[in-house]
Amino acid sequence: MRREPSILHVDLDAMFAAVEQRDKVSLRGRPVIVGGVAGRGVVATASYEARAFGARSAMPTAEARRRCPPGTTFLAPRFGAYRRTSEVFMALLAEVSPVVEQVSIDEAYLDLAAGDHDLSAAGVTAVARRLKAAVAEATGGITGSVGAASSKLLAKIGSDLRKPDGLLVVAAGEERTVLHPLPVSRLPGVGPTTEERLRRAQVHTVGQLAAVPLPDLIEWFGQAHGAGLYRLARADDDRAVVTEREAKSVSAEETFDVDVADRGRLTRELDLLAARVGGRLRTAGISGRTVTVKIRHHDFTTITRSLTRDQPTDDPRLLAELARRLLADVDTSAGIRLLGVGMTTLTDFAQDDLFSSSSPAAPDVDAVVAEAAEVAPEPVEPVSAQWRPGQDVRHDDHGPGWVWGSGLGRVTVRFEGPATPPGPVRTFAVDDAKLHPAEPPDWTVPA
DNA sequence: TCTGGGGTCCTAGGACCC
DNA sequence: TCTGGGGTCCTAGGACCC
Repeated sequence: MRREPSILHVDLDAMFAAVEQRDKVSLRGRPVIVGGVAGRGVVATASYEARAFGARSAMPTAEARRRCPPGTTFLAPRFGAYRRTSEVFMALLAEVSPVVEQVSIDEAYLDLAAGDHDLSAAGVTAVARRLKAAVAEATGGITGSVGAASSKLLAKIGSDLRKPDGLLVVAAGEERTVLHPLPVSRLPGVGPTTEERLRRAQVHTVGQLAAVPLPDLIEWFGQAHGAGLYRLARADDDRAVVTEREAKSVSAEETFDVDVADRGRLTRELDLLAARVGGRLRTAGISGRTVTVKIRHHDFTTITRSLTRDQPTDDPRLLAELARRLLADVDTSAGIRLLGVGMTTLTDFAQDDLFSSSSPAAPDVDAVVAEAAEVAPEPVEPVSAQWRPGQDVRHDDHGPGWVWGSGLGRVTVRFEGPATPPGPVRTFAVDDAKLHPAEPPDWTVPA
């Protein structure tokens, strides 16, 4: 924790609704809901006028319609407009400090210690006031709330406590005075589940949380979350303001208006989702190794199925093929409400390079596949095959597949057959671009 | 008309390796 | 042929955030 309140948290107030009210005079001063307006939509942002009637973010739009009076305006989001406003906002922040951490489209941390600023409480207050005025001016009247403190935790809580259009500077040394009276739900990381578990232990405020022994918290919440709560309750937070973070996953999903059971339709949706993910991977210049399919059933139970390749890809067609295979193992006959495709284990080089001319000569993959199918004790159909050069293949290699010989690389073949459970991977070692069969394959897949 | 879409981080078990 | 511990990777699920 620092000795000065040099971390700022800035958050635009009900940004989506505020942009709509800015752009349409007739909406000003009136309840506005922005979010999904179709059957299964939820509220993204409720204007403060709508919040007065109980509308909240993440609430089903249907529920918000019930709560809000006639005359409430329900709008689908205009992300382009929000993005433009966000860019103006972020540009202003960059003028205040070179170290800006954008958290979302409407929220950021600033490290004032990285700029040339008076870091006294009075000095930081002056900076924050000027910033708020500049934001309102540059965005056409969108207001923001600012918290300043010696840590991210208190800066964030400070802006929360004073919104909308507020400012709170927490002087160094005052952190726990501000923090301890608050309900535990104000802490980042305390959602409904954690709040309920704490309530059962008669822990309601952050001050009460600070009195719980560390071993208890770890027992209740696990090592990471438990230790995290222990520290946050003490205002012990030294997280740095970081400007860049690498993406860890890219995904796309869709909730259908009505549950979908039709396999043809699902396959087409899957292809579209894969195309979106692949397109975004390519735009970002990254590839991934792990493909995940997400399915939400009619009762909201959600499952994922994933597979990890040895080589990364950003190819939408391959992505779609792998996703189809994963979906094939899921029973969707009762209809599903959501379908999603994701890519993780991301790397920032293109997979094509791995197969370039510097690699050993590729074997005749078709011949390898044919030979493997030949020795199978039952009719099988190769689904895919991949040549992977430079793999260190050894005789004692074992695992879900098997390997023959040793050599320059492997050909991995995926088969499907009547007696073979779908998807087993068979690996063939290749020496001098030739298959080296050593012993008959065992087609039994371990239970 | 119950519950979006994009993410992050964590846990736990099993396989595998040394 | 009996026993083992640590580390990594993979898979699946869950809590949480904006």
